[in-house]
Amino acid sequence: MIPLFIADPKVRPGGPSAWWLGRSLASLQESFLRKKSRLILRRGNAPDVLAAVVRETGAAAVLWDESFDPVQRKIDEAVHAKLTRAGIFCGAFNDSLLYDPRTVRNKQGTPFKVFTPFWNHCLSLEEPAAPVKFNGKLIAPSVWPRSEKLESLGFVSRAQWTEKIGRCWDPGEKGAKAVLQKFLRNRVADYSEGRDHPAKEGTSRLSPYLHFGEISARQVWHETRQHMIADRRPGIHRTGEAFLRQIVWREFAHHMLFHFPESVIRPLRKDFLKFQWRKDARLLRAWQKGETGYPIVDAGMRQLWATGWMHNRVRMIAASFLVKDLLQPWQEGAAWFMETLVDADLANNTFGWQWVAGCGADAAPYFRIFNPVLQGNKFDSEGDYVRRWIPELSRVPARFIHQPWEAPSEVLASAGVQLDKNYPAPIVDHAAGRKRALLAYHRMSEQRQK
DNA sequence: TGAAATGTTGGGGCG
DNA sequence: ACGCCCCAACATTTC
Repeated sequence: MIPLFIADPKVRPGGPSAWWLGRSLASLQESFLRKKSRLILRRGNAPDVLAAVVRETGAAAVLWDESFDPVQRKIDEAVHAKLTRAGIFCGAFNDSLLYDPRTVRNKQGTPFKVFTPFWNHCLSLEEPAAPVKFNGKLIAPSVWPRSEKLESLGFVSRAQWTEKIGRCWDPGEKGAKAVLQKFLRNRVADYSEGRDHPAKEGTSRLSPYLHFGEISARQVWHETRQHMIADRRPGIHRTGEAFLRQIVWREFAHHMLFHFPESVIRPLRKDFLKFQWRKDARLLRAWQKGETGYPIVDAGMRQLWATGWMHNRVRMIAASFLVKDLLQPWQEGAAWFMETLVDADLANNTFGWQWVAGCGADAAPYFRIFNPVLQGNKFDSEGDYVRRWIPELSRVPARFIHQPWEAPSEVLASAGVQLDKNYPAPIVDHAAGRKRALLAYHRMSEQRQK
C-alpha cells in the first residue's frame, strides 16, 4: 500500500487552512513512519499525478476518501475516468459523512430541504457503522515512488501570523482525539448552555479536525453515544443530543452542497437574486478588520484574525451585522471566512451564510435581525469575551461594554477610551440599519410580484 | 439559533 | 370604599 497525498492546484485553501493542512500532513507523515510506512507527497493535476505514480509502481488499484464539494468532485471524476480507461481499479469510500448524500431522500424521492425532517430521517436510519480500529501491518511496496518535500507543496508559511495561530491549535489525528475526549469529559454535560457563551470554552472546537478528516463524523458520533451511556451526570442525554444535532447540521450542509453546488455563489431562494445590496468596500473593510464600533462584532472578527477561528454564536452575530446592518452581499462575508478560518469548509460556510442572509432553503427569515448590543449582553454579560479581543475596551465596566457610545464621558475617560480615536464609534446606527434592511427586503418582495 | 411593537393584565397609589 | 390611572410584567403579533 502506498499512502499518497496530492496537492492539486485546483484546490486553493486560504492562508490558515493551508497552514493547518501543512501541519496535518507533517503529523500524518510521522504516523506512517511509525508504522514503518511512508506518506508520499506530490503536487500537480491529480489525474496526471496518479497515472504517473501508477506507472512508476505498477499499482493495480487506487482508493480514496470521497469528498462531496464541487471542486473535489470534479477532480474525482477526472481521476476515475482516466484511471479506469487505463484498466486501473478505482474505489472511493465515504469517510467524511455519516450517510451517503446520493441515497438520503425524502418520501417524494427528492433531497431534504428542511433540517428537522432531515434529522428525524437520519435517526430512523440504521446507525452509521462504527469505526474500525486498524491494527494490521501496512505492506510496503518493493520500490517507493518519489515524494516531494512537504515544504515544496506551499503549505508551510513563514508568515508571522502562523506562530500565533500555532499556539492555539494542535493539528493532526492525535490532537483531534485529545480534543474530543476533553470535550466529552469536561464540556458536553453543559453543552446546551455553555456553547452559547463565547467567553467560555463551551463548544467542541472540533471543526478544523472534522474538515480535514483528522477525525470522522462517525468517530465523533459513536464516541459521543458511548459517552452518553457511561456518563451518569443528569441531563447528559439532552446535552449530548444537542451536540449530535450539530454534527447532523454539518451533515445536512454537506448534503445540500452536494445537491445544490451552485449555492456557493447563488442564493437558493431565487427572489434574492433581485435583492439590492449596497456594495461598499469601506464598510466591508471595517467589518473585516473588526472596526465596526460594535464590540461583540469586532471582538469576533479580531478573534478570527488572531486565531483562525470564531465562536459560533459570534459568527452568527457578525454575519448578521454584515448582511443586515451593513447590507453587504453575503458572498463577501463567506469569501472572507473561507480565507481566514482554519476550519474553512465550503459546505458549512455556504450553508451558514445563506442561513443568516435568509436566502437559504431552510434559513432564518430575513426579518430576524440580531441586535449586537442585546446579543452581547445576553451571551457575554460580563464582557469578558470583548475584553479579551479588544484590549482598548478592557477597562470599560460591564454595564457599557457592549455599547461604549452610551457611556457617560467620565466613565469612558477613566477607562481610557476615546471614541473614534482608539476605538471606533458605531459605523451604522443599529436601529436605522435594521429599518433599512427591512425596507430593502420589502422592496425585493414587491418586485417579485411584478 | 430575534427583536420591536403592540396588547393585556393586575397591583398599588391616590383622589 | 371605590374608581381611575399608571406602569411593570407578561403575552401576542409583527417585522
